[in-house]
Amino acid sequence: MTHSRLTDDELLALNNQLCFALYSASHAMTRLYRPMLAPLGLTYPQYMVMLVLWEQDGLTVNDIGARLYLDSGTLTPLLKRLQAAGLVERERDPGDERRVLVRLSEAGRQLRQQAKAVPRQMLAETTCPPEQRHALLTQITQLREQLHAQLAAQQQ
Amino acid sequence: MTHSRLTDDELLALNNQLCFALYSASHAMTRLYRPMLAPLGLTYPQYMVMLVLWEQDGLTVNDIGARLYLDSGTLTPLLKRLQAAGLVERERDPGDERRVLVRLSEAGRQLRQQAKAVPRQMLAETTCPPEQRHALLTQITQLREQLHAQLAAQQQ
DNA sequence: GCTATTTAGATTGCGCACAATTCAATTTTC
DNA sequence: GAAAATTGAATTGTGCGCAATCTAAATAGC
Repeated sequence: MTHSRLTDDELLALNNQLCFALYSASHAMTRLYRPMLAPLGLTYPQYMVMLVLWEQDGLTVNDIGARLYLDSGTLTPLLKRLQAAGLVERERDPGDERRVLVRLSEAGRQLRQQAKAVPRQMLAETTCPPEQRHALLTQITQLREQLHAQLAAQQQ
Repeated sequence: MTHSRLTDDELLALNNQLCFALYSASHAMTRLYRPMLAPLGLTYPQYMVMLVLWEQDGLTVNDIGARLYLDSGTLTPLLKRLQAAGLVERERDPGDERRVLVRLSEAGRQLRQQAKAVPRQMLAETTCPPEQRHALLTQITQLREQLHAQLAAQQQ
């Protein structure tokens, strides 16, 4: 394997593609989370929304979407399921009736205590050393920002 | 930001989580692919299946699933859509009637010529230097293998 | 103040993911 | 060689993602 220029044929190989690496690693991650989140009654995307609300409560649907890069078509039904599970409450902003404020219920706030164990449990399951893990986190985050910049440029 | 031990509270922050970095980067990638694949009439998962078949034709559903880490519940309807689009043919293996062999149609084979331009176009859109891109590919692939090993260990 | 535009969510429709189940074909075991 | 176990796809049901459209509310322009 080399760093040098690859031919178009080589670039077409699945395992030379960064996108497939991200795709397959991301799905493997959520599969590993599944049994850990099941006791909390959460799917991985629902867990992400809870993470956002635990960091800052009382956000609008748009606010949550901005942090997770998701739109209302995804979030509205997901939030309704979280509401049905008794973890969040949703109500129109009295000051601007177009907005819907999403707030943690008492049960939603309390779930945080259980959830706090999850990330460390994940760390224990992946033997990745802390520095490498941190470097990877930084690089992938940087790549994501690049991709979003490119996507934003495409819109205009 | 430090490499040292983080508290449980810090670990719970969205942007300290490798999983969210992978998740959001992966989705950003497929969004960037979307307008490139639309002229080929493919979604990103369909493109992945075509990549597999362009590497090796005449695989079973399971073979494709093993390469992409997907199961028949995902692949069967996806393959039916590729068949409806005239890109693949599906037929039972005469030697073992439980298996379904998936083969490229002539149109499916020819689509490869158009698809060959896609990876390089992607490279052009992300300004990531080749060595860094390759290092990232290697590390993420390694992480994926680790996660799959962990998942396999959980099964037994 | 009245229309025109913009904005925030919700809805609809389609395409993945994946667990769980079903069914048929094959292989194993005795 | 017949019953039991295994294997490979397909099916069913639930939950994302996201484009496109719709509705209602807020704001801008005149």
